[in-house]
Amino acid sequence: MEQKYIESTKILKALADPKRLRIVDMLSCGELCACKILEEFHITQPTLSHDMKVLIKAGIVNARPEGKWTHYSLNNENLQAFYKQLGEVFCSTPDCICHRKGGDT
Amino acid sequence: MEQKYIESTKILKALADPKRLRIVDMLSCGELCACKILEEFHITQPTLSHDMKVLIKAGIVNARPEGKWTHYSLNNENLQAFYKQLGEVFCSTPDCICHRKGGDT
DNA sequence: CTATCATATAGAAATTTTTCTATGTTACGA
DNA sequence: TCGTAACATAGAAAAATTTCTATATGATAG
Repeated sequence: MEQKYIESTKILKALADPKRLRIVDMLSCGELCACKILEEFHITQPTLSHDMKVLIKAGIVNARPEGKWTHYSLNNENLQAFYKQLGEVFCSTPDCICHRKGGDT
Repeated sequence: MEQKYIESTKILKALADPKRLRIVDMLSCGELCACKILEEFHITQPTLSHDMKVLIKAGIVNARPEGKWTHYSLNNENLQAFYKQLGEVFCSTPDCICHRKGGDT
């Protein structure tokens, strides 16, 4: 399977959860600390901690520790690159898979 | 949780698999029958059948039966609506969640 | 009608994901 | 220093997903 699908899938998986998608929406307005995010959900703190880790591992969220707090923000560079690439999957492009031969896994 | 997150998540889940993302890429160039798609992967026919059902249920792929064959194509209307909505999640917008009060689940 | 081809469905095993409780770690204030 | 607040990690149970084998369905050719 092509690398570009693997990479995009990593981010898609991270976004494919209502909580996490909403967290990204919240962060689109600017940095927030974990406790502020937690207030908006009916989940436990370890659950949020896990979800944030998923977003960070996918490369679309940054963490900035400051004293006791951790401030989270979007990694807009990666997010925009992902968005652009996803758009290319949806449209027929010259280098689209269907224009060449040879499949793999 | 807000409906818009639930709806988007349904499509994100469907796309969050390298196979299915590649299938969408293949269909972006036009209609294909199941057997043509199957040739590109090392999976069994029932697995592909399941994956196509996931894409159809998410509303991003249409099936057109014709005799023995089933031709699949992208539902571009839904796909574009989803893409636009996802873009709005990534950007700060006036009706963004962070600009109002009251959270839910 | 019968065999075959294309696809769908059933059901099960393996894997992954979700989300909890319990606990650890680090920073700060009294 | 001691207690507490903010967050992370460990580990486990439940739920969802993946993908297989076996089988059903439905169309078509002979």
